[in-house]
Amino acid sequence: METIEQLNAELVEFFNRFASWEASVIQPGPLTLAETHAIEVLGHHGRMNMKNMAQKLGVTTGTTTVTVDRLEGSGLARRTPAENDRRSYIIELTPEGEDAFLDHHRHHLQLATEIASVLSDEEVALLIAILEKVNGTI
Amino acid sequence: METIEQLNAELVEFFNRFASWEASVIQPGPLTLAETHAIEVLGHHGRMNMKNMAQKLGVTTGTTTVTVDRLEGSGLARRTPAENDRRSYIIELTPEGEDAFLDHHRHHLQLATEIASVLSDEEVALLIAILEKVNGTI
DNA sequence: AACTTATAATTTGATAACCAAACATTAAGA
DNA sequence: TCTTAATGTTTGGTTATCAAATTATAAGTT
Repeated sequence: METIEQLNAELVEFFNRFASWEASVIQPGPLTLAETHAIEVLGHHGRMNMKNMAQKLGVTTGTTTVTVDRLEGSGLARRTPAENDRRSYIIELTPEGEDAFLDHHRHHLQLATEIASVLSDEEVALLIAILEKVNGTI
Repeated sequence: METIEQLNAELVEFFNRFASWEASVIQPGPLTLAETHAIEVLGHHGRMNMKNMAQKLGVTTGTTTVTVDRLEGSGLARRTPAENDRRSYIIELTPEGEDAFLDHHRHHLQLATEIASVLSDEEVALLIAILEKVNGTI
């Protein structure tokens, strides 16, 4: 039972630290957190329609509409009509949006590198394996 | 380098899953995410002034003022004047606030239990040790 | 003591982020 | 054809947030 408490404490702390790391990375740039998340989703998974995007972002389609409006307004993403379904749009990053994604991704890799640097190679491998399992269940 | 990419991918996925887990836990209840975070901070670290609370929450004191106003309004927290500094207030949970904290904490322990259940005892111990190290650096 | 600077918290004014529900359009099924 | 379902947008409202201004008190300096 004490172990569970400890595990929870470390998980929560990690989550909070990760969140404020991301906030601090985003701060100096022109993008908001929601815009950055949207770019991350598009950069990671590629072009998709609004519904899938909303699901990946964990928000409603209404919210996603607004976010994509902003990205389109600043030239980072574009809507194109879906071929097979005339109700639907495919959202994708523009070249500028790809640049923004890669830029943010570099920060992520930097963080991952920093984390890996305090662990042994075995620990890194174990952490990846454990997270894989954990991500499969929660 | 591929390892770093993998580590990053798993970390980001874990973060996102954890975030939507928390959102889904909070959804049915009367508390917002910001209120819940404030209750978590007070429940975990005990009574503290506005400035420290703001720091722990990673927001400005102005934002914290609003959050504490809400909690006070719903009877979950209270301000008492600090003894040594008349500019300052000490914020603490009321008994009802403690109940709310314990209720949320139970959900957290449930999640931690679920996570531990797909890992061996050694893996759990390793995960805790690794997270400790990681939390010390980021 | 008087003055200045720093600090704790609040308030103000603004924007961003979000949801639920209503709406318009198109797709799919009966 | 008619009905139901699905996709995305819009509307109306709340919450979360910040930066900057404000108030009150504390601490440091002359």
